This record gives sequence, structure tokens and C-alpha cells, in this order.
Amino acid sequence: MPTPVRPPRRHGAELERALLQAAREELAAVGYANLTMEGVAARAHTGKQVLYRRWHSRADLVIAAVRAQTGSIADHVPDTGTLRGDVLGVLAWAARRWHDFGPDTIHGVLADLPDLDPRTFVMMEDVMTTILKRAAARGEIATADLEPRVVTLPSTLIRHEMLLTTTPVTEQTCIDIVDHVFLPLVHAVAGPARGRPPG
Amino acid sequence: MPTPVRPPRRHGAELERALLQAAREELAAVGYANLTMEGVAARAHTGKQVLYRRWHSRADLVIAAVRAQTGSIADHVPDTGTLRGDVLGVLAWAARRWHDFGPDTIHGVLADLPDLDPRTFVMMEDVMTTILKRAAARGEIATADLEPRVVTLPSTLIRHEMLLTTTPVTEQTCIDIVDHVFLPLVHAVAGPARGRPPG
DNA sequence: TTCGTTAGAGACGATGCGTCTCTAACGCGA
DNA sequence: TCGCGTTAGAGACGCATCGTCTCTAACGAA
Repeated sequence: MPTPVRPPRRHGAELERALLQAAREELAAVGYANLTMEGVAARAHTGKQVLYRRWHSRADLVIAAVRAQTGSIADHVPDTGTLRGDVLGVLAWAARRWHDFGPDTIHGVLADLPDLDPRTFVMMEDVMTTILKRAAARGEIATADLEPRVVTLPSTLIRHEMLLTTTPVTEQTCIDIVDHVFLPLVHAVAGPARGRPPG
Repeated sequence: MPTPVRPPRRHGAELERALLQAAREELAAVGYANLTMEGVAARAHTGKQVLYRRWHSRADLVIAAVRAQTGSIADHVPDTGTLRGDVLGVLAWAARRWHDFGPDTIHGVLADLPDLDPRTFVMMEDVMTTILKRAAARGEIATADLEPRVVTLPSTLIRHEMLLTTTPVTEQTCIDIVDHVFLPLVHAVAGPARGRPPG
């Protein structure tokens, strides 16, 4: 009888990539709620211990898997020439990113983790600050020195939308947020630079 | 030997109240993540079947338990005489309510339920509309006919705060939201009624 | 008083957890 | 080239909880 072929043993970065890939596939196949360490291990043709050696929990694994897939917003700061276009670009990026996770994944990770790594939010604030500074330099607004809560307002609203509505976040949602909330507020507290008319 | 005393069998509304009470006690004792149907049943001195007969899942049970405890915001619409005071009152009520749930309960319920009952949000919008109409009647603002996204802005922001920060929502948080975001925006899009100076 | 319902209690198989054990493949240093 | 230490791959294990099922007796309604 033929000896069954054994694939070579993977290790290091190659193995880790395969594990994260398996986690993403399992996530897409069964959803976060039904994702099990055993399922991921089976899909990766390995044992659970290999997973537990690297990540403490299901939530850690999934976060690592999604992080490894999508880049950072900091590497894709929009620069369209207008404040409105830039903010819409940021919101579109955020919407796509959260869509990649999927609502049930977000809810599940929030529930499984005691507290959330705030890096994502800080990054978002940095990007918004960059955009506002450029708008101020162009003379679109008088100053980029705004209350933190104002700076983070668009990303906060889009995040709330993703967390508490089942419907997908549309382009129109982003436009509403920018045109009906963010821009009116910014122009109210940091009106257009002198010498330039609004809108 | 003495026959062990058997308490009389409960039923109807009395039993249901006892079950919800047991669920609340169990929730406070072990938290949502560690709450089990068996634990609640044991605390209520009954069997699991009695629970499953009434609620399909852990999340259904917990929601029912908390709903039965706290009232509705619609029954406590603030009326302080100023728009600012009223909105702060609403936010304080919301903060207390969410605090009663606890962050881990909120996250857990969001994860366990496929989609959320939107009644809470609609109620919040109704209350805000009432407050804004009174402010318009007083002449504080020119009109109460605002974009839905503007009307729900304060409750949206406080909800986001509860969902994504671990720190408790303080009075100062509510004040920041009202003074730095909501009121400037409202005055920008529905400035003070003619003949009255702002602030 | 009878009869149908269901509370209270616990057994049951299934599932996934996180740990533990084992063997052999593999990388590295001598 | 060889030998040693690490760890991938595989699965067994005990435990907890799930949701279902069964049974008896208490209770309300007729």
C-alpha cells in the first residue's frame, strides 16, 4: 500500500500567514459567532495549540487576521483639494474597513474583549487633523484648532452607524453626515478664512 | 424524620416577576458574559425549561429583565426652561440607563442578537423633537424642523461614548457634547429666533 | 371532583473550551 | 555532517454549558 503523502511542515512567517488566512476564510464561511478555534485549526490543517501559542483568544486571532488584511488609514490620507472631498474620502475608507469586518464580527469582538485597543481611534483623529490643517492652509476654514469632539465627529458618527444599524452604510449616509452635520458645525465654530466667501 | 418543606408553586405574573428578578441578580453577580440559563434557573429555584418557555435566548431574557426594571424616557421628558438644560437632562437619563445595563451587557446583547429593536432610538428621537419644539416656541431657536441626524446627534454621541470607551460617562462628557457640538450646530442651522440675541 | 396545563427538577447527548501529551519534522550550531 | 532543541501537527482529556426531553405533582379552570 502507498504511504500517504505528508505535506512539509510550515513554520515562521509562512505558517503565520497561513493561519491568518484560514481565520479569514473561516470567518467568511461561518461568521464570528460560529467561529471556533477548532474550525480554524482544521481549515489550516494544524492543531489548536499552534493557534493558542500565538493568540490568547478567538477575538485576538480575528483582530490579527483582519488587521493583516487591510492597511492603515494613515497610509491613505485623502487629498482631493477640498475639505468636503477629503472627509468623504475618510468616511468611505472607514465604511469599507468596517464592512470587511462585518457587523457581527464587530459586535462579537467588542463583547469578547474586556477593553478595546484605542489605536484605531487615535489614528483616525490624526488623519482628520491633517485634513483640517490643509483646509486651513488653503483658507477654507479659519483655523484647524478645533475641539477634539468636533474633529472626531465624522468618524464617530460613521462608527455609530455601523454598530447600531443593520443596513449597510451607503454613500448617501456619508454625504448626510458631512453636509448636514460636520460642515455646518465646522463653519460655525471655525468659519471660512477672512476674504473668502463660504461654499 | 421531618418531611422537607416545599414552597408553594408560583405561576403567572408572580412567577415571571421572580424570574426577571433572578436574572437581574445573576447579571449583577456574574456579569453578562458569565450569565447562564442554568445559573438564572438555579437562582430562581426553578428549571431551565421554565425560562426557555418564555424567552428564546439569554439575550431575550436579559433585555426583558432590564426593560422591566427601568422606565421609559418618554415618561421623563425634562422641562427645565432652556434647550441646554433639557438636552443635558436627556443625556443624564440616557447615561444612567446605559450604566444600569453595564458595558459588557450591552456588548454581549449586541453580539447575541441578530438585529436590534429600534424602538429605543425612535423614542429618543421623539423626546428630542418635543424638547426642540418647546425651544422654538420659547423663541430660543428659529425652527424645530431639523435634519433627523441633527436631532439625534446628542443621543448618538452619548451612545457611542458608552459603546466604545471603558471610562464612565461623566457629567462633563454630557456638557462637552452639548456645548461644543450640539448647540453650536443647532444655532448654525436654526439660529436664534429674530429679535433675541444668541446665548 | 376531575382534567388539562405546567412548574420544578434533573438526565441526556452534543459541542467547544483550554490543557496536556506525544511523535517526528525542521532549523541551527558545533 | 551530525546531534540537539524547538515546535508543528494531531488528537485525547475533563469541564462547562447548551438546548431538548422526560417525569411527577401542584395548581387553576370547568
